[in-house]
Amino acid sequence: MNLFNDIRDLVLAEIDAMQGAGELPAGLDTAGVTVEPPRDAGHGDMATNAAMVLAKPAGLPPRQIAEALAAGLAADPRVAGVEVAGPGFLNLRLVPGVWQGLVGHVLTTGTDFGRSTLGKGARVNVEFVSANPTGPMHVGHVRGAVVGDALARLLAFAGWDVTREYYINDGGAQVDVLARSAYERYREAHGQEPEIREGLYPGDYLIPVGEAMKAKWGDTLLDKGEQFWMAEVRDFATARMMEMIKGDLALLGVQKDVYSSEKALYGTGKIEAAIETLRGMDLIYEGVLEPPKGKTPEDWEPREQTLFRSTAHGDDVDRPVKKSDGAWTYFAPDIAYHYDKVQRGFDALIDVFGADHGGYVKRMKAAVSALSAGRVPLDIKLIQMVKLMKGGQPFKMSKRAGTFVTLRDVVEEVGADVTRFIMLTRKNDVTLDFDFDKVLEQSKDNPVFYVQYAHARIRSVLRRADDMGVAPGGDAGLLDHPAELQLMKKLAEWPRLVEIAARGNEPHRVAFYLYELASELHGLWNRGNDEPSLRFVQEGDPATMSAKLGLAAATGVVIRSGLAILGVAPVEEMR
RNA sequence: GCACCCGUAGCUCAGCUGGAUAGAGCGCUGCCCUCCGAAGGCAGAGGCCACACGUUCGAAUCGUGUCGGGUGCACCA
Repeated sequence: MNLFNDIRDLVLAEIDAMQGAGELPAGLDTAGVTVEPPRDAGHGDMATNAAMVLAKPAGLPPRQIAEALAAGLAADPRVAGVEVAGPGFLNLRLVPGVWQGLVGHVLTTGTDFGRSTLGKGARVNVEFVSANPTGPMHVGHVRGAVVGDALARLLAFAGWDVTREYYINDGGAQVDVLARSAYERYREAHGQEPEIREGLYPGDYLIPVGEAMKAKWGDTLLDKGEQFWMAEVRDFATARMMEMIKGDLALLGVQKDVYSSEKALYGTGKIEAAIETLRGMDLIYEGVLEPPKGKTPEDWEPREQTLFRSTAHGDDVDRPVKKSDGAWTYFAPDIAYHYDKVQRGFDALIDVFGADHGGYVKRMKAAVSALSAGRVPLDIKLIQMVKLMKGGQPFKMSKRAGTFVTLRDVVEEVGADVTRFIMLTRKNDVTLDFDFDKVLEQSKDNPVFYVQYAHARIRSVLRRADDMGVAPGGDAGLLDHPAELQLMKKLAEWPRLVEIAARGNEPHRVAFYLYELASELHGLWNRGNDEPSLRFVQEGDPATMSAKLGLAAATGVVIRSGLAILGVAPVEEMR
């Protein structure tokens, strides 16, 4: 139930009627007609631009159309008043019953209020995190994990069929390095001195892997050449790292539906098949790239390589899919992987990447565009850096200084709920300050606290009402104070907000909405100080009190619904 | 040199498919607890939406260019 869509339907019906009556020409495009909350509350409850959008194609002055529309709209029982303003806006005021009716609707629908069919069940694949399986997740991964997960929850709520996917980068040289590092820990487990040479992974987290290797292989791998154990140890260590990563993600409350392995693409002909498909489109050729302008690498020399003609799909230069020695570049399995996703029948793909991968966006989109014949859109969300702070001062994380911050460190320090909420208080393409002190601060400066506090207040008053034997859900028609109606109007925006956020793949909007909603609740709450009639608890008037509790409960429902999308648990009381 | 992202109040940031007098928090000033949690609320001051041109009834929003800041730029993932 989206009231804004309902009223838009009303406006469109009125336009139809005017066309039928010959007051407007037939065949007008009404796609641009919007109904939205006006920026200024003094302009009423909803505003539509219909008259201005139609003016030009209809060949009529906007105010004339507006006047005619206004007359028709005013006849609807939901409409309390219509006025033409400015260049041709129509400002609508709705009867209180519309808003009051919403309260009961929220209470009966529960946290499904706001659920949308916008996605029409289309299948969307959200790939996120996809860190190398060479160690625990660190803070740099947290934001991508949270944004990807919240985005998946948002799209599911808005009617998409969502698959959350993790692409395991286990096909490159870094997993060989992992195997060598683990092997040294294996030697260490046998009492030998490990040689953690430059370039190996020094982390302690590999010590238990070495122990496990000892338990599995005994001493049979000792003093053997790399070629003897590499393949097995690599698989073993990679599997252990993935277990660790899954554990880390679980700490954050992130679940994946599908894990896809890069390594599994090799030797199965999948890469070859994807490249051959492109070759069939004349998008693969042998050629020599120009050196990059401005900053030519010192060891640059012209080489003939196998190239993907990504420029045919919007990229700036063509991209190599094979190295000069004939091996695939990392891009080739990436193409095959995305081809695989297309073939699995997804209607849309979303990749959540770190901002340092900005250079791959165009080539990846080019590949998907080519391989799906333009059918499957690929949206790539680039996640900007998180700046770690403590008491207002930035601090650097560094492996050498021992201030290497892992995902686990962060979650254990501030909790998964706080971490998740804070990570969603910025657009994905803006850097985010994460201050370990501020995120735990209990003040309105801290959005997590502020929203949770609003929820706790609601629960608190409902508990108290329960003790008094009054249940929420009475006749909302008893609530006609402007301050109460204002809160209802905010609740009415929730379904609309969900659709806007889902359309743009922008989960952060949910966090901002919740802050605004909490602000309305706190505002109404405090007005009870000056005006006792606005308090939720009304001694001796159970009917009114029940109605007020209904409004409070409905607000709580929407807060919980929003928090669920963010993956944050609501609190029942502050402590 | 090229590509992508960012530039909005002193600070940190929202701002939808172009819409009316551009919003919030912090900080600053002044108010509000015999009253459901003041861990909160109300009010005030604070703006050339980086700059220029263009598109149009209308631009913070779209386009082009300039200036700042960040990131990435064959045979690493």
